[in-house]
Amino acid sequence: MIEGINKHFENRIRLGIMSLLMVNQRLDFNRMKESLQVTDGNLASHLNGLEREKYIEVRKSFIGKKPNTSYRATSEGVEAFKQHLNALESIINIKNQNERN
Amino acid sequence: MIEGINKHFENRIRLGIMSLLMVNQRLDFNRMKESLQVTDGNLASHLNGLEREKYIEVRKSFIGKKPNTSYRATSEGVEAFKQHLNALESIINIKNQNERN
DNA sequence: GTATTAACTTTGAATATCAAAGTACTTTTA
DNA sequence: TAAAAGTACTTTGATATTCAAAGTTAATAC
Repeated sequence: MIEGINKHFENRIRLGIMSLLMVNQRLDFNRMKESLQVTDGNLASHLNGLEREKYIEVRKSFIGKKPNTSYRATSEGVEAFKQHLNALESIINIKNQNERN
Repeated sequence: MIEGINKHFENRIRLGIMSLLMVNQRLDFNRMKESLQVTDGNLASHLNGLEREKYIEVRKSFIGKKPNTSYRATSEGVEAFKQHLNALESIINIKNQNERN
């Protein structure tokens, strides 16, 4: 019933990060911070957690003269996240099935 | 993006409890324990948490001579959970949209 | 040379999570 | 009738998670 749930994606901010990285193949720190409405410290630590699991990768570069740190999901991360979403999807389907009665 | 997520449902065991109570309008302690594969202490504490939020209700009775404690989702709980699932659903949709490209 | 931007790290407190053990009460079994 | 088992917890304690706030480093803009 709940075996497919990946504990690294349970947290809403992590869920948000991964979702953003499904839609944008690459996204930078500040855009994420805006989208998710979190403090930079909090965001950084969740990004760290996902990097530790090799679900995301970091790239540091410059845009013009400004430093820019951007992130993308690894293929491992994409797979793991899809599995997680499938698990959630099947939970939702249980609900919808019930609704038809 | 992640505003609809209800923190009381983030945990996988809580997610499981609520899902079970969407499908079964009433379910007892031991069946839940089996379905979710958790220790009784752990289950009891999550049930407590959901009860504290008034998302579920408890009924104590006897089946034959055995004590039986069963649970059902309150309408408040059903509503809150549906909202949560909608939030998850929209995250999943983002992914699926992306998949078409 | 002060302020600002970017992207953190560190700190520390609060909360969450979980297994294991303990409890209370009853019933079943030998 | 004594021991074992079932039901449904509560308590304990250790560990993990989460978060905001403050501090840091290094560059750039004013």
